[in-house]
Amino acid sequence: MPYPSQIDREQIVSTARELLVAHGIEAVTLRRVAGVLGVKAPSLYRYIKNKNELLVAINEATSVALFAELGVAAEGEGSLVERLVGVAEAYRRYAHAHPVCYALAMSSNPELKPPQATQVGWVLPLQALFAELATEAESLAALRGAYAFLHGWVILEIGQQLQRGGDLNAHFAQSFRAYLAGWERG
Amino acid sequence: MPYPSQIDREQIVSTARELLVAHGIEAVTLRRVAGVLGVKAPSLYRYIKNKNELLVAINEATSVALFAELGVAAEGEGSLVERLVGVAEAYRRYAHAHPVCYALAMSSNPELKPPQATQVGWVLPLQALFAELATEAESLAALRGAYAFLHGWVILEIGQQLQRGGDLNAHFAQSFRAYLAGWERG
DNA sequence: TTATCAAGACTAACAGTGTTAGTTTTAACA
DNA sequence: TGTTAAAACTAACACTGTTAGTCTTGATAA
Repeated sequence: MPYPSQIDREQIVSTARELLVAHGIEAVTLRRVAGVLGVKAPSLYRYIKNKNELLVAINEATSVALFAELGVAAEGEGSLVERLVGVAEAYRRYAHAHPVCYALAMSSNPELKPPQATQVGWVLPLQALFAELATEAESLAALRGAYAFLHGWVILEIGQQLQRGGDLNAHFAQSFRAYLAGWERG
Repeated sequence: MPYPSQIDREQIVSTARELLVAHGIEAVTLRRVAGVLGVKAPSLYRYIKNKNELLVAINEATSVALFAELGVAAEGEGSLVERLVGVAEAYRRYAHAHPVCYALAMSSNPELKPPQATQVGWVLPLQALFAELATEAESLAALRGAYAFLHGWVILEIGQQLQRGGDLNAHFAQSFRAYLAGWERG
């Protein structure tokens, strides 16, 4: 190697994520990422194809971390309903802890989506819980509804759109339990 | 008026919305909006403060139209549950009909949020339906859960994140009815 | 009919973005 | 010590939102 590199892909991704977390998505520019690493923007192109690929890498890490926490919660103690509530609380806790990363990872821009394979290891175990709650045939519907509820809730919270007072923690738990109870009867 | 204007604010907003609908958010640039109107970009600044204000105007129209449709659905025929299901279907129908506008209006960027006053006229009647379903004390929690579910569901659909097959229409209806049933018991 | 005048358009420019082409620096190896 | 290729660089392009300053226009007053 006639010229040892000063940076690597890992550093680029983690620097970009730090800028994202600290100053928001609009602060993530290639010139700034390069500047933090003591380098000029065009040098980054030896390690990334373009900016989108960099953001996808961040989103992949976010997705992996989120699903890992859900997995831990899914294997917890207690009744079926309590474990599902635990998963929901883990989901919300993660989104609250990493709001900017979560919002970026779940952004509706399809170019920023990490490959679906990231999640697929965890959805089946989660779906199995819903199969137990309702029926095998209903499990995908029940999982999708729960996903929609959880994503919708935390994205509204992050976007400050649940501002009419009341105990958000309690409302979240009550609503999610109502959803589970509704499937239980099926 | 010593120089009759060639454009007005209304034209700017609707041209921007047409570009948004036809070619996505990245196609909405001030130079392009101006070009369609036969004018140069700086001329727009006589009618709008900046680009954000233009996007907010689009989002306000989106929000008004969405809530208007919800209002119509809320006053429909049938039992309480059927009317709530009707509201949910109207919500999803609107989002499907205007996916790009919906996604922009609900974007988590707080600078693009229209003033909350836009919605406030309709949330109370909707909350009243949930008060009837559950209890007065639970109505805000139940409304918030429904809002989270609906927003989460349609935003996942728009983002193509519900791709594992099955009948999405049926899953949506089943999940939302489960949620309502869960509150009914309370 | 002509001069005035301000509204409403324009041009030119700035600082910033992602990105590419082409050039130079670097340090391990023959 | 000279060669060589990896890894940095500079310069530039086309684009963005936005501002300052200038010119064009046409209804009105004389």
